[in-house]
Amino acid sequence: MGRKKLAMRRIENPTSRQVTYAKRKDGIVKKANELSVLCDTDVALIMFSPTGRLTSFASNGRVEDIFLRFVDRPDELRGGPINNEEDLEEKLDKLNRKQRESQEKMRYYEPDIEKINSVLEGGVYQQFLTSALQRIQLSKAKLLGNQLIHERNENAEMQAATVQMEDAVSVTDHSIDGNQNGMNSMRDIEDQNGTSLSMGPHLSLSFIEAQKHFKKLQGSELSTPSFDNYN
Amino acid sequence: MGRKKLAMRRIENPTSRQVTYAKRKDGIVKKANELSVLCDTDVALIMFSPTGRLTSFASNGRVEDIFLRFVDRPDELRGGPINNEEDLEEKLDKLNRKQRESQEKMRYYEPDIEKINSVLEGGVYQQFLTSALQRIQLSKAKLLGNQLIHERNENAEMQAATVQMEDAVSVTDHSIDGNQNGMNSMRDIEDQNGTSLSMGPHLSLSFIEAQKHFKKLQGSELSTPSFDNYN
DNA sequence: GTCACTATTTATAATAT
DNA sequence: TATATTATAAATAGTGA
Repeated sequence: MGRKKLAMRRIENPTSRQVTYAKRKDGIVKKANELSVLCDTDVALIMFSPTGRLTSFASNGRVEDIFLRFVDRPDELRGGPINNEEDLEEKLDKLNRKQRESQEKMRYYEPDIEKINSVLEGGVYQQFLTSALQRIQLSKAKLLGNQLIHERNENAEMQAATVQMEDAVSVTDHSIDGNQNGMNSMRDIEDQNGTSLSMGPHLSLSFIEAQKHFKKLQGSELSTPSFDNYN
Repeated sequence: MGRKKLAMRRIENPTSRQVTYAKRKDGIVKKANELSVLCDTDVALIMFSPTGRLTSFASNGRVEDIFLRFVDRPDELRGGPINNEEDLEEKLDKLNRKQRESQEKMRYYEPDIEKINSVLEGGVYQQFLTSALQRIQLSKAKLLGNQLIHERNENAEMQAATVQMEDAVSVTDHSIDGNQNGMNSMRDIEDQNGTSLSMGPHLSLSFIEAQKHFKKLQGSELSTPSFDNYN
């Protein structure tokens, strides 16, 4: 649109390029917002100007949340209760399959070393990741039904235990005063490419039953997770 | 655009909503691609349909990379050599300030526990994060000039040491055969909200000088990091 | 549900200020 | 160089097969 049809290639004139960026940036942010409002969906957008300036948009205000949702959302463990062992085993099978697929997706991911160019970037990202890891472990613990045996506190949310992510499957509960979370150590496994993989444990009945502390497993419900990738 | 002007609110009819989503999804992906091509920039887009289907786009093919770039890109440590101690101290000051700001940005981030609803999601994300952490630590080590004292190996890339992220600032080198990386343990600090913060160490001359193994510090160059946030 | 059509609205390239 | 205007291209809401 505009007086002339623009060829779909890099605009060589730096000024024009910046001007076009500015206009189209506004346009796409508007589009993203409209999409999220009209269709009531999560949308996240990250872009950098030709001069490196960052612009971001997230329908719910947090790119991080949507990125997290991007990583994977299998849904298999949501919903109603699990009735019997067959049900559970089937669900776990499905989860494990999904996990392998997702692993495939992530396995070869390697933050481009050339793009992590400052100590600060490393520090900030690490902070984010570490925090996220904690929450995830908390979530895992909750999912596996790791409730404090004694519900002495009403605000139980932040007091669930953490799950050890060691190869050896073990779970420790930490009853914690106030708002503290336990943080566990991690160890990594090397694959043939020197890429570290640290998956949660393979899910199996025996694993779950090993968790003596767990009182009940939360429910399961099927869904059809799939995705488009325009790359 | 269209026969009527659409009110900017959620489309209540589920079918219309889905149809509109489908059309606009294509539109915005096209826009994102055009923006990245015309202006030669990084663009990432994540969205979910009303039924939960994921669509993503990244100009360079990896949302992860662009997300990483989103987290922070201070640039202060890039570029040319540092000439003297004053220079360095000034740079570190700037970095530390930036780090606090970024911390502010990340501090309150808490992956919505309601949105981490499966063990799988936790596992996959954890895998991603752990891998990323490793790379970041590697990058940090490289940045701080942590080269192997004896360059016995040519493929030094994957053999840099890791940086301990403990409160007590300490650095350990791990000379490693083949492709292995050392993985260090982590410990977290609790803030008043129970949110875990695990920053890299505060940067200071004394810290840096404490790193006996480091041979030289890499350069610094100013930039004007800033960003728009449409939220 | 999915495709094509097209009347309209919207975005924007070039231009003017 | 930044902002406003306008002619034109592009996106899409409603429609029908």
